[in-house]
Amino acid sequence: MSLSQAKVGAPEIRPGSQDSRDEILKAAMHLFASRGFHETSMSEVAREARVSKALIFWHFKTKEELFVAVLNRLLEPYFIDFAEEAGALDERAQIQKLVEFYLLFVRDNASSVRFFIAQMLHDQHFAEGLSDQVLKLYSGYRAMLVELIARGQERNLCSRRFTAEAAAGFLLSALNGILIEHLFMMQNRPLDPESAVAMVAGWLFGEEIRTDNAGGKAVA
Amino acid sequence: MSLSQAKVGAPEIRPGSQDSRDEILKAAMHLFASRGFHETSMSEVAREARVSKALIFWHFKTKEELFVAVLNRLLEPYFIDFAEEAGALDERAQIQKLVEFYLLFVRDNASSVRFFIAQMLHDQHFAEGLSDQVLKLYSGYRAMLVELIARGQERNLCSRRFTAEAAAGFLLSALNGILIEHLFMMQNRPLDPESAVAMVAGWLFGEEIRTDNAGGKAVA
DNA sequence: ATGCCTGCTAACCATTCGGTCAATCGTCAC
DNA sequence: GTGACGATTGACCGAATGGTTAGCAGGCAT
Repeated sequence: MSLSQAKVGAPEIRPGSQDSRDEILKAAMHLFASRGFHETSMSEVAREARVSKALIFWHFKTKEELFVAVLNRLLEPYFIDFAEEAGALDERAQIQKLVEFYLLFVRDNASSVRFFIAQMLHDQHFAEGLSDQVLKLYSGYRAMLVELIARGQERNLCSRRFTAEAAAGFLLSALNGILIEHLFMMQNRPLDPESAVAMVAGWLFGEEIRTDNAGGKAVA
Repeated sequence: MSLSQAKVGAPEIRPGSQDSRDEILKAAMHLFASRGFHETSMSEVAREARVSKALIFWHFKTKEELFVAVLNRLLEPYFIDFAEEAGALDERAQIQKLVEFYLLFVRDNASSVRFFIAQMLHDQHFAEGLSDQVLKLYSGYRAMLVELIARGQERNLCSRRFTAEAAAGFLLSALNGILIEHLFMMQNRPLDPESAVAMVAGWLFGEEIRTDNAGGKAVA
């Protein structure tokens, strides 16, 4: 991106191999994510990275290898630990934090989330390895939810209408639904986590939420 | 192609232009939906349809035109009227029917639904026209939900914890979440609408559902 | 100096792509 | 018959693609 010279501010005295490799990755990341694999040519990547096409093939054997490298790079921010950060809270607050975390992450990484979902829906096998990584992440999040809800139910903090597994499954579905709705509507509405968390709380904890009288701020 | 004569089983007395056009569309439908636009070449379509490549360009001016024709064809089954079919039922039963309808449709048209979602996530603009059609369909369904819930709330059949709009939005998100989970897990689980409908009912109508004692059939 | 290895490039290659075109075949009208 | 016309084809085209190769600049050890 950034027309004209990108790094005029950061004087690149010595070329360095890692440097060029990184710029290739950045360019490829941008192009693959915004256009897709087949719609992006190596020449375009070379042009955007301001290197020769041959250099790309010197760093990465094939286009697929570059693609996989890009995928791994895009996946990095997904691996922050969403545990630990809320130890002293009770289950209810922890669940709300977890839900809020999910929504905030989606909001802040919308473009890469969109890219991954589109890619996984498109290429069923999809380099296989990546799909596994994503799935592992997903089921990890689910497991945390299940356990929190189960503990919450033991302490009578959560509704017991469903098993913890069923409740977590439904909750996760709702989150995913909010996610894709956000991906489609993107420019229209900004996805505010507050109302979604309120919905979830109302459902899971059986709370009463007034939306039709004074106090304003309807939950829509 | 096709060794020996191709259609010995179905006697094709006169070739007919509509016939070849249809086979081209069928072949393109299959290839576009399973591989995608850029990954499908006109030669492949020609081979699968057992016609010459030039004939495709006689029927359709460009590859894009063929693609749009395929999209419209794939979209046809989406336009059955999901109104009318449940007139005498009360709001609660109608909502359940509507939810069930959504889930059954998704289950039976999973591959084309997957294709549309992937396509719309991938090509932001996406031929513009199609996106509009899909959006109209979607908001039509949403409007029906909102009105049903509102009427249900008036008659005290539905929980009033949320506004009808908020409830419908959240419900729709849950359905969409179930949808994409189904698209990803596809081969693993078969998406049974029963349990999903039960979850929705529990949430929307405030029902108690026993899952942890006698009566069997856990809702998971 | 002389190799030598890393980083890098211009030019090239084979293949495939979307698309065109002149020519054919079959059928109906006259 | 013969022309007209819709349907159909093989052969072809320029552009673009993923990938290769020969070679060059320059630091660094001998």
